[in-house]
Amino acid sequence: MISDRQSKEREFRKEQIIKAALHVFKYNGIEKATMDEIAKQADFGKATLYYYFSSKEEIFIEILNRGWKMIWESIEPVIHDRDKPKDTFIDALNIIGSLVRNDQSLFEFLFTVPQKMPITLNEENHEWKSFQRKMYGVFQGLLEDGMAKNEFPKMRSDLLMRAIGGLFHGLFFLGNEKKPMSRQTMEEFITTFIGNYGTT
Amino acid sequence: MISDRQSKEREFRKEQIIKAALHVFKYNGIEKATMDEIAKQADFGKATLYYYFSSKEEIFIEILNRGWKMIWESIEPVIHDRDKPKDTFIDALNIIGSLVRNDQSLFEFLFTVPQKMPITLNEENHEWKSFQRKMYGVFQGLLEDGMAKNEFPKMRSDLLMRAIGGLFHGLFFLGNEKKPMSRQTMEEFITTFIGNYGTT
DNA sequence: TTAATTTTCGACTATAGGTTCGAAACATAA
DNA sequence: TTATGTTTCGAACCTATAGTCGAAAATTAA
Repeated sequence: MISDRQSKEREFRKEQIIKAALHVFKYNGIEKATMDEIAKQADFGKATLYYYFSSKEEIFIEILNRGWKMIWESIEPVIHDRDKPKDTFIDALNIIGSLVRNDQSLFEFLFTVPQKMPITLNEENHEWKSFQRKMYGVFQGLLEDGMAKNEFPKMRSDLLMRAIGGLFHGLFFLGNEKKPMSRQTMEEFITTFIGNYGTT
Repeated sequence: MISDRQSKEREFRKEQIIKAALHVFKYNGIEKATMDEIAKQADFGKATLYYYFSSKEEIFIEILNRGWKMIWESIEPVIHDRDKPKDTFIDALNIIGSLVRNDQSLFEFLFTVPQKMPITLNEENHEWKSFQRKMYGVFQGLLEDGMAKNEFPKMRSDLLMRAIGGLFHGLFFLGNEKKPMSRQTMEEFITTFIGNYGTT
């Protein structure tokens, strides 16, 4: 029988393990993110990790699922407003920006790990993949609407997307900057970049 | 005693091994790029690879060194013209573009592998790193000159660089496109993107 | 043809790191 | 306090893969 408290504690311990994994990832890099290291950091025996997760991969997938779900749920409420694509676009980016600000290492994980990983992680039909796809779809749609309304320069939206991706990544992860990216600064960059067409 | 022909053959075999490594990397992905696979592809015994290279890492470093050297030597002749930063910038990008067109898998390797690799590859003081640094330095310098002359929108050049990097990468590597990126198309994208300020 | 040199590779070693086992420690309930 | 269930972990196990060794094959030089 699993009492209510027990299952909460269980959840809590899973949480701890995930945090430890992110910590190790952040300070040692992905290739040194071994089960031994994670166990040490979480202050559990390595075998115990397998009591909570069936494999190393499952830990990573859990992180990705939770993370992308969070991203999606955060932007979902604002993206339906299609009247002013540019504003909507910037709003959504800002939301993500503040999430990133809030937990940089999590998002570095979300955005970079899948690339560095064996294909198994990417293999379609993972929950997180579908959130990621939805998000990119929305952004691309917004860009296209924006171009139609002359709010953005006209070009292939997938490429514009890529460019903005590069910019965004640079903005948040590449700074030797001490202070975190402010909302205003981000808006300025994106706007400069995207052109200042329609809206004032 | 090593005759002239012998040392040429030696060089040739090293070449074959490098080609095999790139082939394996291209079709199996970096994580499956094992010495066994490379050996099979090169049609040598694994042990023989170690007759020509002292380690797996050395093979990769050799590829990076040669590749980045080639990039640098290709753009070096045009970058000294600082009168029209924008034209120079586009010229240089075009040169790299045609190199990429010429050997896509090599450049995918050059541009993506270092990220996916344990730090040892990146560790400063590798020849290729210095070429890479020089190249980025030149590009950033051109962007700054260009901004000063109002040929580009004014923004942090490192970020603009990042954005252009994202665009470039998308242009050449992300296409589900069948036909390779043409010089003209590339110029259009970059120009649209970078703004059409000074020059007509 | 023979000796010296260079090249090749099969079979091995070494090790890192993911995963499993079985038993102990701990908690909970009767 | 005992019985039952839950959590923990030390000590293996297992596999993949980088790297080595020594001897055979091939080539070159005499």
